[in-house]
Amino acid sequence: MQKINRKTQSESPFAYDGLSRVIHERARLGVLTCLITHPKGMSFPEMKKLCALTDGNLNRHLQVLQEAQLVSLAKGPDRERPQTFYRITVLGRKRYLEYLAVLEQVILDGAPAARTLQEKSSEHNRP
Amino acid sequence: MQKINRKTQSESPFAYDGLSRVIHERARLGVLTCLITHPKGMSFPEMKKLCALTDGNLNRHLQVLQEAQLVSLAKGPDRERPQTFYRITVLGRKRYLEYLAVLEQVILDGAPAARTLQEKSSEHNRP
DNA sequence: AAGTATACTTTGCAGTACAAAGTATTACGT
DNA sequence: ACGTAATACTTTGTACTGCAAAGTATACTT
Repeated sequence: MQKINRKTQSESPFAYDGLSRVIHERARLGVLTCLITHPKGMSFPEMKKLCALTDGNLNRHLQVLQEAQLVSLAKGPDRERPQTFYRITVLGRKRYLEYLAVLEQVILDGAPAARTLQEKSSEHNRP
Repeated sequence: MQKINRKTQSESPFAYDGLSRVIHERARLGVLTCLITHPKGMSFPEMKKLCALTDGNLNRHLQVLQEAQLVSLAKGPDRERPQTFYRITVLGRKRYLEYLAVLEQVILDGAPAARTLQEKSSEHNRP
């Protein structure tokens, strides 16, 4: 009853359960990456354009991200427009970083093998 | 009527629509990465363990990957066991590489900003 | 002041991941 | 040799979730 916990990493190196579903979803990954690169926040229509999402779609994903505390909305007609500004939270940045670390691991695992185009090894059984 | 096509990259840098849904799904990403690193193929139970998936779950994802021509099954009780061997196809490797390229782009986009922990910039409107 | 545009929200559907239960084939014990 | 157990998949049902069409509300124009 010792090593049940972290068997994921040791016994299942391809489980990648660090790929949080909330973040991993394609649209939300785009949204978060967008927000990470714009730490001052971003308006709804702007994100909609940069992420190529429909209104409802973007709204839904922002909801999910808010519920997960990864994004906060700063309702503020600060200067001119009554637009809502969305920003990534501190927690959001933390989670995003953790997620990226796993992504990098995927690439580390996959890229070397993928680039080696040895298509001919047919039916070897494992050593 | 010229630039409708590739507006994704130019106007929507965070769309990442190169993240093929077939591959992007967490479990399948694990499966494919697993198969990429084992070009000689792999048995069902072995993958099940390495990817930490249940029977039905793994089966379902392998189905999807087969239908997308990314994985082929080499039914072969070659030596000892009547196990099925699964292998990534040439197309699979190609698609996987394309996918990885987009993943790398995500990291290139996100990582620099994510690592810069400047949490204090509050309410700047964009310049 | 009425109409139009913009900025979101809500709703309904369709697709999909997931695991529990089912089936078939093989190994094992007596 | 025959029954039992185990292994290797498959099928099925459910619950979730992404998605966009339609809806609502606020501001801006004329």
